[in-house]
Amino acid sequence: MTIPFIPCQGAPVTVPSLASSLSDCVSAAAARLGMADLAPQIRRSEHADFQSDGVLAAARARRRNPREIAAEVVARLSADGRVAAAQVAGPGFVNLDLTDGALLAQLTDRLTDPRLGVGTPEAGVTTVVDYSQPNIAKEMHVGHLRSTIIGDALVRVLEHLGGTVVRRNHIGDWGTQFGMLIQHQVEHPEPTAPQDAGTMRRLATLYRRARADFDADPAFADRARRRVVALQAGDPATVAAWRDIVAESTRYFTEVYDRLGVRLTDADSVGESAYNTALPGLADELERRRVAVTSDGALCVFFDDLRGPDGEPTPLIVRKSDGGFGYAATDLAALRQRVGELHADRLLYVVDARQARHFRMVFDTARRAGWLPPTVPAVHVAFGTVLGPDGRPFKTRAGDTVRLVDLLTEAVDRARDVVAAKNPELAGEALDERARQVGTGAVKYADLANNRVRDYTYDPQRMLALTGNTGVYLQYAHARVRSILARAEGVEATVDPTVGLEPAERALILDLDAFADTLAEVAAGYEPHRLCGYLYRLAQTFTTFYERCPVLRTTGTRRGNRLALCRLTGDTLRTGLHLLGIDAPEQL
RNA sequence: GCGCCCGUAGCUCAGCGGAUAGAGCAGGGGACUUCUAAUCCCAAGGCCGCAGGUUCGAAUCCUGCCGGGCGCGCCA
Repeated sequence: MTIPFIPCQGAPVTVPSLASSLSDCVSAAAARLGMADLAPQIRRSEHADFQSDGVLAAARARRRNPREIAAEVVARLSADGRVAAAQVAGPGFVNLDLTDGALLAQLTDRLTDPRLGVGTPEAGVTTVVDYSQPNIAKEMHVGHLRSTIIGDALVRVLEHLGGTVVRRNHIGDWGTQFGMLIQHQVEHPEPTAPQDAGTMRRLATLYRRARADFDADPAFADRARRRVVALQAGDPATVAAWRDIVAESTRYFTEVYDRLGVRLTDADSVGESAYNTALPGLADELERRRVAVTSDGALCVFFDDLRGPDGEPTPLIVRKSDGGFGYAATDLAALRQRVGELHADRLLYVVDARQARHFRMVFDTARRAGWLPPTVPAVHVAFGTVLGPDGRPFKTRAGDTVRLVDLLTEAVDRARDVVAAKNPELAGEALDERARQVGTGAVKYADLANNRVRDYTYDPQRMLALTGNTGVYLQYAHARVRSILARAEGVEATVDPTVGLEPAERALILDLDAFADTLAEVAAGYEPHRLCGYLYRLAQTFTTFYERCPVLRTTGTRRGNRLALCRLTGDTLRTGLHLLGIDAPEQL
């Protein structure tokens, strides 16, 4: 068989993993024993290729000796030729070894499928993912970085699994702060800083000065409040000024997304202001359905188990006592629209963990109002705070939040130094591009690699050390594979299923085979760090293979098999990195 | 006060019902005429916060403590 040239016919092929095939085998054997309820629980093992742990639980339910049952299961495993050995071990594990031929066949199957055998379990499912959520006229900071990167990775994985994904960037483009911004701009028309697209300097300066005047000058604060009224009333000049500010910010956000390699565009931005006209009706409906009640002049939704320090119930405030609407109202309006008009089957909100209570209240309210059917899950995909090296929330020395662009610039600059040192012939634009790929990859990987709900310690030293468990390690492993494949040009990567495998080759195939299952886990728990862990393990397994199994210096069918291994490793690493939003250059 | 999250190697973190708890970094010892050494190999490093409970089996599930973070009416 010749590997990369077999055309794909019809629907994408799904290659069941060896683990799931074994699970079916054990289930079938158990069924023959009249134990259809036995859950095989196949997992990798140090003592064999795989182990099945399900017999122990089944034995408990029957009050029988687990080793006896395990022996019966082993005796009834159908001999499909793929299982080389099945043995009872320990208290009642079933150890399973596969033949080299079975592993090589699996390698072939994944390699001949352009999707590497990954199925499309998300087909027909529409997910709305809400992420990034920057605020107009404000800098993006590290908190936005987390939301943006995690959200982008989840979007990519869900789409890769065949799902329909609607990205929603719920931008903060409405609120009382626009009164002071516009009013300040009107009173000080001279530009405070150049309005170049690459920076937020003008708006940031405007924001700072407007805020200072607002706090220090009651007369200005009063004019700013009147400006808010004018904005809400639709005064043309004020609305035009607002639009300009929004547009200036949006250009900046788009530039940041481009630098990050995040696929968020203008079309994905639906700001809070988009729901303005829906809010009064929404409030009325909540009131009519008796979901919300008036308390101290505000329209509130209460919850039995949510109380404040004084023991009084804590409300979700849908409409403030002054008649205005806050973000609870816009979140509800957005949710209703996503289910009702976008027909979402699932809602994800990639937002800071501190908002947990807010989302509980919003989801609960929406359920009560009938806007969120029981069949549609709404999930707060929470993430922890970004901490500095001191264990406190990450701030600059001056105590300001760290600008996202500064962080990226630092990462890319340091990556450029390292790339240039290792690869002196690289220069100019090529070097800049490589530095961007490595630097942003390092930032993203460092963020995605740990469990998202934990607070996350941002440590540029570690992240940009470019060694160890980092994005660069994965990029490097990928580049080494590509290097071999490039040198092997003209040599066919053919799989000969009759050639015996060395331990490092077996380990590599077993790891490669777990890719699709890993993606399913990522999607099931919205946990990109599982993909990072998988890819890192794969890269380590590959480097062990790389050290022990010469590819190009081997000849004959063994070389073909190893080239096939390299190809599938390279494709898996590249695909996995892409799903994390990280580039996989051919060379470093 | 109540609620949510987190306590695993010196540091940063995986593992979340299965056999002897794993990585990376730091520190110790080795390996470059080599398909990219941005790498690999070896050794060392643990009352998995504490105490009970459930289970054939607990870092993992339950309860209670201790320690840390966050949240709790008109900001988002």
